[in-house]
Amino acid sequence: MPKVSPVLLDEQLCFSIYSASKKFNHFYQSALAPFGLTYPQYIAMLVLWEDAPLTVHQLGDRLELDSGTLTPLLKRLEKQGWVTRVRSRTDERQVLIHLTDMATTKRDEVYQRIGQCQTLLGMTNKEIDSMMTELVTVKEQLDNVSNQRLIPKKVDDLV
Amino acid sequence: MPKVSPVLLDEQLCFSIYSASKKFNHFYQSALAPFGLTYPQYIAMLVLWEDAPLTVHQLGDRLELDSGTLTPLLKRLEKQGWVTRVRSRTDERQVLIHLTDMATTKRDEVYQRIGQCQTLLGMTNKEIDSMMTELVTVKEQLDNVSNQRLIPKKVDDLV
DNA sequence: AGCAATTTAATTGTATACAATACTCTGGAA
DNA sequence: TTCCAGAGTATTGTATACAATTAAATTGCT
Repeated sequence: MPKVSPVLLDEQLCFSIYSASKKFNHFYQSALAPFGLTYPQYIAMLVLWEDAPLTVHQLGDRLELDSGTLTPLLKRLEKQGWVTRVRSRTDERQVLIHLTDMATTKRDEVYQRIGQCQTLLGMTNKEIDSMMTELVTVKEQLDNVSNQRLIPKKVDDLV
Repeated sequence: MPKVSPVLLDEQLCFSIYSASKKFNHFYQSALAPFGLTYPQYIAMLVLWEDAPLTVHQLGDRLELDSGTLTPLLKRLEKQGWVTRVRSRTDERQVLIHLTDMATTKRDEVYQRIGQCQTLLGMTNKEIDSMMTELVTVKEQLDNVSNQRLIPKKVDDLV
C-alpha cells in the first residue's frame, strides 16, 4: 500500500452537493406545502406543465428517474388530482400522463410561488448560470467515467 | 393573479444539483462496490475514520442526518463488520459508534480508491474549491430562509 | 429527594431511488 | 401466421430520508 492521503468529509465536493440537494429539497417542499407537493412530485409537474401529455418513459428521460420510482409517484399525483394515467390506445404498452383541469388551473399559482422563492435566495442570474455551467461539466465527467467503465470491480484493477 | 414567468426544469439550479447529487452517489457507490459500501454508509465511515468513537447524535450533526436514518444505516454497517454500537456507560441514553479492527485496517484502501476516483474526475483543486465556496453560499441562504420562516404555509402570505 | 423538562435513540409511517425481475404488447423475421 | 427479441410499465426488494412519536435516561429546579 503506497502512502495515501486522508479523505476529509468537509473537503468532498460530493458531500457539498449531497447536502445542498437535501436543503433545496426541503426548501421547495416547504414552499409547496400549501399545494401538497413533494419535491420530486413538483419537478414531475414542471415537466408535465411544459409538455403534457407524456409517457412514463419520456417523463423519466427528463427527470432521470425510472418506472420503479415514477409509477408510485404518479399514482400519488393521480390520487391527489394532479394527473390522470391512461393506457395509450395506439400502443398498449405505454401509459400517458395527462394534466387534470386542476393542474392546469393551479399552474400559475405554483409558478408564482416558485418565482417568489427564487427571489428569497437572492442569487443573480449570472451566479446561477455560472454554477449550472460548472455542474454540467461535473455531470458530464461523471457520465463519461461511468459509461467508460473506468470504475472496476476490484480494488487493485485501478492503478 | 399577476403575470407570471414559466418555470422551466432545465433552468432550475435545484434540479442541476439534485441530478449531480444522484450521479455522484452512483459514482461512489460503484467505486466502493468492492467494499460493499453504499454512498451514505461511506460518508458515515469517513466521519468515523476522522473521529471515532462518536455518538449517533454527533455523527448526525456531521452528516446532517437524524437517528431515523442513522439507526438502521449503522445497524447495517454493524452487521457487515465495520462498526460496533455500544451503549455509553456514563450516559445510558447515548450509543457510541466504534470502528472495528477491519474498518481500521481497510481505511487506507478506501482512501486510496477515493483518491483514484477523484483523479478520474479531472478537476483541479481550484475548480473544486471554487464550486464548494459557491455551494456554501447557496446553502447558507437556504438555511437562512428556512430558519427565518420566510416560507409561509399559505400561498398568498408571500407578496 | 422528587419531579418536570430536556436529551438521546429507536420506532413508525410515508415517500423517494434504483437494481432486478416479471409481464404485456409490438414489430419484424422466418 | 407464428415466433421472438425488444420496448414499456409495473412489481419486488433493499436502502435512504425525514417528520412524528415513543421510551428511557439525565438534568435542573425546588
